[in-house]
Amino acid sequence: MSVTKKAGRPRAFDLDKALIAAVQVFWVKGYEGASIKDLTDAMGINAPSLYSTFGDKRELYLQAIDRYANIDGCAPVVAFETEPDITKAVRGFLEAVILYATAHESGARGCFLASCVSTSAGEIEGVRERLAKAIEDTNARLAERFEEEKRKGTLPEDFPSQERASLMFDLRQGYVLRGRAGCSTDTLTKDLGHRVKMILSLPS
Amino acid sequence: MSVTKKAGRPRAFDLDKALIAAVQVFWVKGYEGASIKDLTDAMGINAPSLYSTFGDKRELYLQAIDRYANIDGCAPVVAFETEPDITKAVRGFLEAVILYATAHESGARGCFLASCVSTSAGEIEGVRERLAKAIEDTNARLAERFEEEKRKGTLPEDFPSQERASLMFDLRQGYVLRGRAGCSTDTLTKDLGHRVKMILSLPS
DNA sequence: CTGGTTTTGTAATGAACGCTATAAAACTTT
DNA sequence: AAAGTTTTATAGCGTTCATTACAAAACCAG
Repeated sequence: MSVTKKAGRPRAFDLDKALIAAVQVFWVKGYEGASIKDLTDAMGINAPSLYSTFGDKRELYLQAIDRYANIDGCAPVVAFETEPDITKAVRGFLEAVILYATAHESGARGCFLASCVSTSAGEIEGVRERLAKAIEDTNARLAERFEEEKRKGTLPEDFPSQERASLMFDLRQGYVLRGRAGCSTDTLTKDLGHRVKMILSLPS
Repeated sequence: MSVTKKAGRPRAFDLDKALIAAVQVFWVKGYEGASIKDLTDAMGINAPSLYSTFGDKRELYLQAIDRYANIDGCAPVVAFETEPDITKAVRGFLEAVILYATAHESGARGCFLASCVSTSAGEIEGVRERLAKAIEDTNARLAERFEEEKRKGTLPEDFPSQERASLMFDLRQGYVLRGRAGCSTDTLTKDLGHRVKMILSLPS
C-alpha cells in the first residue's frame, strides 16, 4: 500500500527546534513546574499546535526525553569518545561534566536526565523505562571506548571496562548535584587529577 | 523581658510527625507535584492549620528540608559512623545507599535531597543554600570518620580524607539515579567490592 | 462560670491549570 | 481559480490550584 500524500497547510514551525525548546523548559522548571503556557511561549507555537503535534503534555515530555537522550547523547560522552588519548579522554569527560554542572545556560544545569527526568520517573508513566535505557546506553558507550583501548593494547586485558564505565557515570551524578547546589567550577575541579587516575588505575 | 504565656486552644496534632509526613509527600511527588490537599491529607490536618503553623507551601518545604537534613541525617551516613571497622563501615555505607535507592517505601526512593530537592534548587528561593549546607555537612561527617581512623592509626597519615569523602558522596548520587531508573539491588551491588577497595586504597 | 485567645472545620475565593471547540488562514491538488 | 485539507489563532471550557474569611469549638486565666 502506498502512502498517499495529502495536501493542507504546512507546519509553520521547526519541529525539532520546538522540541529542543521544550527540553530546555522542562529542564529548568521540571515536569509539573512547566506549564503549557511556558512551553508554547518557548516553543513559539500555540496550544492547539502543541496538542495536534505532540498529543498532550506527557507525550511531549517523553518525546523531549527521547530527543535529549538519542540525538544529543550528552556532550561529556561525546568528549570521551572523540579524544584519542585515553587519559585525556577521561579527563575531558569529567571536565565537560563539571562545565555542564556549573555553567547555567538559562538555568539548565547539569543533566536533563539526572536533575529533572529522574524526579518524575516514579510518577509519570513511560519515564522510568526511558531513563533506564538512557543510562544503559551511556554505560555501554563508555565501556565500549575502554574495550577499544584494550584491543589497541593501551589498556591491559583485565581492565574492568564495565566497572569503570559505571564508576564514571556515577561520579557524574555527584558533580551534577553539587553543581545544582551552587558549587563553583574550581571546587568541583579540585579532585579531578585523582579521579582520572582512579578511573584508569589497574585492578588490584 | 519575660515571655508571657498566652491561653488558647492547644494544637491537636504532632508537629514533627506532620513535618515528616510532608517530607514523604514532597519526596514522592516533588515540590510542584505535591498539592496542598496531598499534604494536608498526609499530615492529617486542615489547610488553615497548615498555613497558620508553617506559613505557606514554600516555607513548609524549607522546613521539611531542614527536618530531613538536620535530624535524620540520612541513614547511610549513620551506618558509616557507627560501624567500628572502617572497611565494613564503607561497605555498610554503600549497602545502605543501595537499599534506600531500591527499596521503595511508598515510592520515596533514594534520597530526598538528591532526587527531589535538587530539582527545585534553581527555582525556589532558599533551597539552594540549604542543599549546599547539607552536602557540606555530609562530606564533613564522612571525612571526619576517616580522620578519626588516621588518629587511631588504621589509615595512613597521607590518606586523603576529603577526597574520599566526596568520592563516597558522589558515588551515592549515581546509585540514587540508577535506583530511580529501576535498577535492581543485585545490579547495584555488583561493583560493591571493587568500590570499597577503591575508596580505601592508598594514594599513589 | 465568664471572657479572652487560639485552633479548628467548612466553604469559597480569584487565579492558573491542562486542554479543546470553532473558524479563519494557508497551502496542495484538480 | 475552486475545492479540499490541514494548521493556525482566538477564546473559552471545566477543573484544580494555593490561599483565606468566617464561625464554631476548645482550651486557659480570672
